[in-house]
Amino acid sequence: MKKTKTRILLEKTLKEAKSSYTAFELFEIHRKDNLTLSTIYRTLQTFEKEGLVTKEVSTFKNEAVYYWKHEDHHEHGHILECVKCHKQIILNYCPFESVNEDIKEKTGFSLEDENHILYGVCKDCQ
Amino acid sequence: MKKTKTRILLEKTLKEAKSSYTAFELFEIHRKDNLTLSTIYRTLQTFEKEGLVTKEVSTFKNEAVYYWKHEDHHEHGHILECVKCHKQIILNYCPFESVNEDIKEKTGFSLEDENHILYGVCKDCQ
DNA sequence: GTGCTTGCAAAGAGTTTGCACCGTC
DNA sequence: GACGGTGCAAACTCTTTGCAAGCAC
Repeated sequence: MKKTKTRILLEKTLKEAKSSYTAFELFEIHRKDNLTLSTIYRTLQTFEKEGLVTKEVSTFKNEAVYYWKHEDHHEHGHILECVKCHKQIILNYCPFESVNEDIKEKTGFSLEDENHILYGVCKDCQ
Repeated sequence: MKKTKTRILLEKTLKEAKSSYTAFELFEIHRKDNLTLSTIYRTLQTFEKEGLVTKEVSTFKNEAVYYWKHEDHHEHGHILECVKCHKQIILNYCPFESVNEDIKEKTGFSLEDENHILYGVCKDCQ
């Protein structure tokens, strides 16, 4: 994979992110760098294919959000989204192990380790 | 809420569904009944506001799916979606109780009982 | 009859694509 | 220099909206 300006910038932003971003948010963050929205989408797709980022679609925002997969601490990262303020936070561990076994036993369905947005109410909105 | 043709038909279809439907799928199912897509969207919104249906957005299909909330058996229904064949099945119970407590303790975030699509691989695709 | 519901067409948001040009390796 | 990445504009998909006509209560 070639090291281009767009890829270097987006990789840095996503790696340092505490939360997930939409394509448009990345566009705004990098407005000064003159990135194009379509290139951002294409870069995110490339990252996704390479297994570097995870894409999820929020039910409430109705658009895709992207976040970097850090090999070290949250390899099974999940997103928590507050249904009131729509703030998203990345969960650093996988709480699903027990759920996974339970579902597998009852339905034959085995859960993936990613691609789950969990909706709820954050501590600031309660 | 007035009993109109669209509402009666969609309620019946959703109540009898074994899986969730997109607005367009409902449109096709009722092609013979001459329902309009925009009316279907409006009806689904109304049902959602009344707490009768749940709307979720699939990360893979990138569109909204809707399913009826049955008070009796699956009041905390969730959807399982196969990442290979994209078939969706409705889970009749909530596997999240333990996860919920765990997350609340660690992040202060309390999960909702609905609006979760869980992605994995169904037994036919394994 | 009143007010909510519908149908149609148009607009809107998010995302993808075609093509010529440009940069990386 | 070759090949893949980019910019721009246009197209595409899903969803929402405005407005006039229709239907339930």
